[in-house]
Amino acid sequence: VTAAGPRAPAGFFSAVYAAVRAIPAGRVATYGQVARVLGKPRGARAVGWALRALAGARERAVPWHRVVAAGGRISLPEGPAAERQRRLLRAEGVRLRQGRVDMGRHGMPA
DNA sequence: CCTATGACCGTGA
DNA sequence: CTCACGGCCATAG
Repeated sequence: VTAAGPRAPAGFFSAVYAAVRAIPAGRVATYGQVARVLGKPRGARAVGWALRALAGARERAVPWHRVVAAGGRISLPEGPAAERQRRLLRAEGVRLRQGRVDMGRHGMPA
C-alpha cells in the first residue's frame, strides 16, 4: 500500500480487507458497519478510502462488492463499476431492489 | 503541521 | 423521497 510510517496504521487497510473478507457470500455490510467492527464507528469514509485503493490486483482477493452504503445503496457512481458490483452480488444470490440491496434480508447482523 | 480529497453517515429542510 | 450541510477518519502533497 503506502510506506506506512512508524505510527501509521498501515494495519488499517489490512484490517479493512480482513473484515471484508470475513463477510460471507450472499451477505453484505455497510461501510459504517465495517468501520464499527474495526473500532472506528465514524470511520466509514476511511473504509471507502481503503476499498478504493483496493482497486487493482487485490480486487479479486477481497470481496469488495459485499460492501455497500447505508440503506443498501451502491456507493459507486453509476456505470460499469456499479453494474459489476450488482452483478457480483446477484451471482451470490443477493436480492436487489431498485438497484439497492435488500438489507433486511442480506444485511450483516450487528 | 496544514490543506485537500473521497466507493460515508446522520440529520434537517 | 430527494437535496444540502457538517462531521469523522485516513492518506497524499
